[in-house]
Amino acid sequence: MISQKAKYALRALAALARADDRTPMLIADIAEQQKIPKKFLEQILLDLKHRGLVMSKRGKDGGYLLLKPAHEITFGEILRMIDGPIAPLPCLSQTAYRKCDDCLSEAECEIRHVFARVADVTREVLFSATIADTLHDKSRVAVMLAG
Amino acid sequence: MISQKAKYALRALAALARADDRTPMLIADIAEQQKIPKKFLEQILLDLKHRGLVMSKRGKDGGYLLLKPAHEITFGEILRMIDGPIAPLPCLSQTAYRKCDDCLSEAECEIRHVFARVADVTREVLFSATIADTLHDKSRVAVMLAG
DNA sequence: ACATAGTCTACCAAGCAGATAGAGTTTACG
DNA sequence: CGTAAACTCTATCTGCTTGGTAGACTATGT
Repeated sequence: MISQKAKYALRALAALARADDRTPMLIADIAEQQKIPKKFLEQILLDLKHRGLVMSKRGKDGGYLLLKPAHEITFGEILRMIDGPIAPLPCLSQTAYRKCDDCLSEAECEIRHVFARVADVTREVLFSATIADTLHDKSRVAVMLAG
Repeated sequence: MISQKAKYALRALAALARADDRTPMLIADIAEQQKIPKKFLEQILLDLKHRGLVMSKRGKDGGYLLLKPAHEITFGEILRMIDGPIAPLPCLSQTAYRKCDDCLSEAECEIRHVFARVADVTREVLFSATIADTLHDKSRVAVMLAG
């Protein structure tokens, strides 16, 4: 299961992507639209800002804006930021590799091979899906109905 | 990341699968072989017993035995037992479905589609991998070298 | 100056992970 | 029998993470 926080982050980015990309969107508006506790969302957006995904403007007419186009923000990178490694074992993480304490040798590890495949397939999905994929729900439905 | 407990469970089952399937294997031996804290392993094996995966014998010459052939025990079922649902969102779980509290409607949920694909591909891997796949490490290496 | 809106740091309650402790029960065997 | 070997069960513990809340602070527009 992914954390609630990661879910909030993805949905907040989706909200920003759906909005006009010139006029900033208020934290309060995102929070209300997405049913996210406002104070919690503040922290999340601040974090995303520090990592360079969004920018903010203070004071009147302030708010948040996406800094990159939605199709360049992958689910994988957001999950990695918020929840940490994608891999199911520390010894399979690309970004935070760590030897398993109790594992004698990686070559002989009984379970490593299977989880390596899990890591591969989930990375494949998560890094090809972007925030842009969250848009156009209605048109997507229309396409499905048409198809 | 999967829990330490799930890792222990899988490795304990691997140890049992590798052993003679007539003479029971001691908790203490599994623990030592796999570097698992013995008292913790006791709980894990007891749990696996209650769920019908292994059987035990008490007293002298006691120990644990696999109750099903190794190729019929999937990684998926073990992970589900120990760590809970495979799906990354409660609303995508097959065995413990729960509506997301904060999600207005599943049809419109911005992130559900992507995670549904994640759930699909990981289930595919986890339910086709079995404890039998953990065996014959050496022969597997040999095959790889030969191939 | 004043309202608006983001920024930052601290704090907190509940739950979970990863064990450890120890008393109890069953079995084999002499 | 009695005793040692093993599994069984329940309780407990420590530290960390999750999912928030609180509140003071700072920048901005008019």
